[in-house]
Amino acid sequence: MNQRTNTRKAKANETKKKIYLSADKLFKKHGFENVSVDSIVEMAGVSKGSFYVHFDSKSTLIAALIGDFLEKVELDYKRFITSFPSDTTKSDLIIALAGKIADVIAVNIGYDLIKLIYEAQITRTVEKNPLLAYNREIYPMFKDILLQGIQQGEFKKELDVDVVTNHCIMSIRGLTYEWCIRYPDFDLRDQVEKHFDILLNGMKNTNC
Amino acid sequence: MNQRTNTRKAKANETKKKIYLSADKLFKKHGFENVSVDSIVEMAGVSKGSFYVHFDSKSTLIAALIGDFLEKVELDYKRFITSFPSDTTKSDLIIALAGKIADVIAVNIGYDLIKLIYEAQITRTVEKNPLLAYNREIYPMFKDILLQGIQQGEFKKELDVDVVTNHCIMSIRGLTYEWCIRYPDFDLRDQVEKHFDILLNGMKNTNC
DNA sequence: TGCAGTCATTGACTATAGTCATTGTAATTC
DNA sequence: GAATTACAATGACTATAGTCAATGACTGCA
Repeated sequence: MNQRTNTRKAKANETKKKIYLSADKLFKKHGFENVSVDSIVEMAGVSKGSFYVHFDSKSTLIAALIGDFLEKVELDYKRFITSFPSDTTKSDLIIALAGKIADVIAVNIGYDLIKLIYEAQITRTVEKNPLLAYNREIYPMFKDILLQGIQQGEFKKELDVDVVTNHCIMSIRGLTYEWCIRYPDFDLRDQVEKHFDILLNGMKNTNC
Repeated sequence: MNQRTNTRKAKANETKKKIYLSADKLFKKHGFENVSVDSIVEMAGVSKGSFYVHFDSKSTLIAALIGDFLEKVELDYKRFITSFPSDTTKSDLIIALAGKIADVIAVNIGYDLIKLIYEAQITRTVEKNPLLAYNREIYPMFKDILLQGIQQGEFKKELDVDVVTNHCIMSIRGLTYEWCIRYPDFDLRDQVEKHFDILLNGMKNTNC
């Protein structure tokens, strides 16, 4: 428990960091697809076995890198929402938030990274999923607006707020998947806004 | 152009068929994940190079197999729809169709296959995508019902039928992706029905 | 201080997808 | 029918992710 006790763990941590930083450098230089584990460990000056002590797989390392990246990119959605006039309808807020998220995905994060995340997510090579962590942050944003909208009578009072919040998030995720498989022939922001328009207003005629 | 002209192509075709059938047998026996290209060509009695003459990649072969499988599994959705009483609302028909599709996906096709398709789709290892072919068939089903609903005044007349049809399909695809990454903690049919309820009725209060 | 146990590290090894120069034979041209 | 061309087939080869038994340095205890 003294300094000596830490020596080994500190060295191990250093090894992990060396791998992480080398990978970061190489990925930035050549893209995720074009970097092998061998090249990473060579640059880090460690053995291949060491790599697999610190990371379960190449994907896990990539996921860690992406997770850290997302944290930096992540916008302050809360501030974005409160910047709207207080008389803005909750519907407009929902649309604005959804559109903003679509924008961050398509512009700030970008296609290559998002595709990689969605790929990793479905191939289940990752446990600590950076995407779910990312989405966890936007969940309360939607829930908050929806809850207020229900309480103020703008939205139907019989709605289960957790259910609709979930469906909002799933819509964005689903459309982002669609964007990944249709890129570049798919305007994510436009489609998200159209989808939320339907979710908000429905398709049925409302001639009471 | 005579018989002789066909000899080579016929033999080539036979080779392709041998590979295809061996793969089919092996995949059925061991699952898609646990069959190597080497084992396929060994069983087929051809060389590995030959495999890559006939199939661009392992995924392409799997996609071909899945495509053929889907064709067999594919339900007669048209018959399913016409089996409903003529006074059924179009909303109910939409919900029924969406639920039925979810059922076919979850029960008849099954998780392993669907996950494989969604994986292949996003990793872009496949061009002739079996999923899109599959979805192409359900597109006109939705469009037809939606069009009738609009004309009969059940749905809003300002709706662009192609746009909403697309969003219906994308919803199902998006929720299926969600199912893949959450399996088994996700009831696809239930979630699809809930989602379509929102799409049909909206979230806004309709006190005119 | 020396011994025993833990654990990070190693790199040769396996498994497997995909490539490519070479070969032989069917098809076409003259 | 001989010469040329096209193309299916071959299998050794490369690239690369992931494994594992062996090693040895560090820790904590007697």
